[in-house]
Amino acid sequence: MEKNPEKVNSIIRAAKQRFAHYGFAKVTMEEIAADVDLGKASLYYYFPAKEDLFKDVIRSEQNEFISEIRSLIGRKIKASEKLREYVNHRLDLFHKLLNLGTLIFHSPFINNSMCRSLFTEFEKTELLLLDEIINEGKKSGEFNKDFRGKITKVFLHILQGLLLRAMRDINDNQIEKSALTELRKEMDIVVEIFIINFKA
Amino acid sequence: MEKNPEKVNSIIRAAKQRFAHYGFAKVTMEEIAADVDLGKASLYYYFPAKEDLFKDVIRSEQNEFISEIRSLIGRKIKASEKLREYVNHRLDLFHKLLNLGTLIFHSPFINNSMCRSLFTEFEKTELLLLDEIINEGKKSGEFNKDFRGKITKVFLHILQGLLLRAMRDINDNQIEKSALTELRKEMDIVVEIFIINFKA
DNA sequence: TTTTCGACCATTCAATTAAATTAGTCGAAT
DNA sequence: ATTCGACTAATTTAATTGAATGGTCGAAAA
Repeated sequence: MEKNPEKVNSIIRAAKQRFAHYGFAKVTMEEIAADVDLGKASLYYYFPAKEDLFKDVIRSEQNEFISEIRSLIGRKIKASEKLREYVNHRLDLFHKLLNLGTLIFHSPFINNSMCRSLFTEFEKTELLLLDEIINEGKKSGEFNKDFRGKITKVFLHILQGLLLRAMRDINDNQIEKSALTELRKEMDIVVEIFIINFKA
Repeated sequence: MEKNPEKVNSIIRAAKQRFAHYGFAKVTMEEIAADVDLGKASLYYYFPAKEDLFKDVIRSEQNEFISEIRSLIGRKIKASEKLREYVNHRLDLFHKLLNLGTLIFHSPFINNSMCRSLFTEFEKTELLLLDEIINEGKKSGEFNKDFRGKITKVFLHILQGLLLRAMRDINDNQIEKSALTELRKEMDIVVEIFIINFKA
């Protein structure tokens, strides 16, 4: 029952590279199998379906992000600085995911139940992480009590929205560099506004 | 050369109803023509292409919005109150446009050059209107000088982003009522944050 | 027991074609 | 200025087919 986790990881790595290069639809299970010197059927021993493999690739990126943030939270810097870093890390993550999916954020994928659960789950985690940072800021007297959970949610939704907006005009499955830096600037401004607004 | 503007308007009205019901693709020029008791060929006397007719339908809604806002600006209320109303009017407009297009905001329409120009043009107008309101607020001493043009842009982009985000999970070409009220609440919060943040 | 794979099935995808719908044109009539 | 019948060209749709691919299974290797 216990599958070799090293092998599982090597498969995920191989799949990640393929997906990043060609997108979900254009990658075959046979290719991924060949990358790790396996037969196609053997791949199905580790992953019951192509979607599951893809999910795990995304989860892998998300988990990396989460642990980065955990270590960020552990650092001894002001909560406001953590918020700033959070936003930048977050954008990096989605930039990766974008390269990775091509389709992820394109219709009809975004309405796809496969991704749906992945991202609603991730949103919950993000809210927890953000609340941690903000509560820490409240405790240290950096933020005031108006920064409630609802506001955190709005903050996150703004980030999500700005990202979606930037993805509207995506060409050749790649976001333009200028659009990306523009997006980063806007997100930075949003953070600053929230920081100023909820300063104690 | 001068075409009967009354007839033009009746055509736009008829087209608007059809598009709102069936979406751009599912409406034929013949149907619209029949609605106003014309032959199809006659329609092409007034509109050189189906796209142009559709554009004018959208422009008609946009113009109605713009004049509503112009009258809002004329009213003797605080600039902050005008901002609040702006956001709500704006959401109403896009709710209408959503019903109207079905396709407008769905891929690959959003990348469609036809709509592209319409909405980039409209964005410029919106920036002008918002800047008017904000400048008025600055003059009256209600807002401080940090509320610069760049911030106005971010503000607008946030509204756009939140809208896009809400449209992610759209079913049966209709936005859920609960999602709409949720969206309105979030936009209201955003306005309040900006108002508080840039209060003089 | 865990892992691998060849052979197989069923489904989806891509390319083709043909038929039908519909956007758009034009010249003549009103 | 306005209307339309008759026409063309382009697009959409449906049906067909063959190939590619996701997924299964039982047997064998490690």
